[in-house]
Amino acid sequence: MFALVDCNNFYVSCERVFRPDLNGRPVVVLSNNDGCIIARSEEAKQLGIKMGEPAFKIAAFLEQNQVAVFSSNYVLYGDLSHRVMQTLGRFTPELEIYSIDEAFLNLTGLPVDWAAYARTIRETVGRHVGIPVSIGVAPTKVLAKVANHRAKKIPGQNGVCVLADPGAIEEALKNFDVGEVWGIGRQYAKLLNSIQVYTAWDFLQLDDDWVRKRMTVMGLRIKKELAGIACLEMELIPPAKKAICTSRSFGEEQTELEPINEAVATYAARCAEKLRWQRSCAGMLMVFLHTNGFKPHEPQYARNLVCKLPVPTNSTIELIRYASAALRAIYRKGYRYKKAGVIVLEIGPEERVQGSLFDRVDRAKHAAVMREMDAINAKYGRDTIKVAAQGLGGRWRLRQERLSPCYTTRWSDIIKVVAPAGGRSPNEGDRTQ
DNA sequence: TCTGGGGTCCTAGGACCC
DNA sequence: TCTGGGGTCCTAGGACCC
Repeated sequence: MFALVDCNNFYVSCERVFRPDLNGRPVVVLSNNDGCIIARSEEAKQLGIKMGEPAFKIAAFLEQNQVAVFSSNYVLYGDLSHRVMQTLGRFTPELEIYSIDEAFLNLTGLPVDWAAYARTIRETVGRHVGIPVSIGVAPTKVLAKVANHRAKKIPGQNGVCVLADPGAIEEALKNFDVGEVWGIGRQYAKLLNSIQVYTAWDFLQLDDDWVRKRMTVMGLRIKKELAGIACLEMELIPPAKKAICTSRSFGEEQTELEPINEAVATYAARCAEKLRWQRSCAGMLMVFLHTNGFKPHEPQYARNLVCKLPVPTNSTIELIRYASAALRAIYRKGYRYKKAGVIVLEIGPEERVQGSLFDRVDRAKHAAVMREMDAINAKYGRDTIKVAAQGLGGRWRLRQERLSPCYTTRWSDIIKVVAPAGGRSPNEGDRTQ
């Protein structure tokens, strides 16, 4: 049996942990650069605010309805996610962290009442971290996703739904839109609707060969999973990434090479850090740069350049050098640039790097410097020490006008508990924030 | 004025090898 | 009449996930 635990409206719930005054109010969180709506509270959904809606288009509406609006605070979300996962780990020997707000738990062999167990998990996460979660339990991962969906959508479930016996599964699938099934996206939903397949149950009645032919083996796997045959296993150790990308839109459009070079150097530095976290080196690097596609009346330009590195590396210094050279090769004066990014590819384990007879880089020295840089930055905060090319802060940086404090990760942002005038200690009275 | 940022897997087709 | 049989690697494109 698999349980899928999913945090409700995760980013919004994170913003509410230290702001209980936001409970019951519409709240939204914006994407990077305060661009689009990427998380909504139930109240915001009730108001009809859509996922992915550009914030500037509905700014007046948000104001009129007194919606609380936040910039993305990934430091906060990452830390709270970590705490949720730690708590979940106590309830299973096998935990798969699927995304920042979702995890699968293998409940096989736990001799318990699934629903009661799920309720306990839910209460514990709520008490320890303050994040509300929904839990679906079923014999396969895809069915656990279905159960989770029902736990959220159907009133009276109390955030928990167990699909164990065939009757309950059939009833659930007959009432489940095929397009909502995990792994069936917009295109496949359109294809399926065109042959009168509307529910997950309809999909289950299709011929295996047809599914295999039109939806590849992935489609067939989903079908088997819906039929209760587990094809997807727990992934306990996250596989090393095959490509790592760091890209951002600029806070303001950029025309000059130098600020863009600072941005690209910073993205290369992030890629290098990510490579070192997973103990990998990259053999190839790509830089891309483009203008704002939402302004078709302005001159458009988009280019990328891939360069093969002589020896695979994860050194910030080396990656910045190549990224910067690639940028200089593709940059043209006379355009207003909106976004740039660095992607590293051909990733392999750092202990198995193929050297070169003609390599002039002192790799041991680079590794030693990176080790010290990482240690210092881990202790004192990101970019406490960095490469000069990254610059000292420019207008290309993200726009984040409504950023909440880093309540759990920065000393200066920790909430202060002030005893009320009567001198009572907070423990004695109401919940004091 | 203003529109996110990451990833994965599969298939078909072409070029090449013996 | 009739034209083999087995591979690999690479790329582009399309689908999906959060």
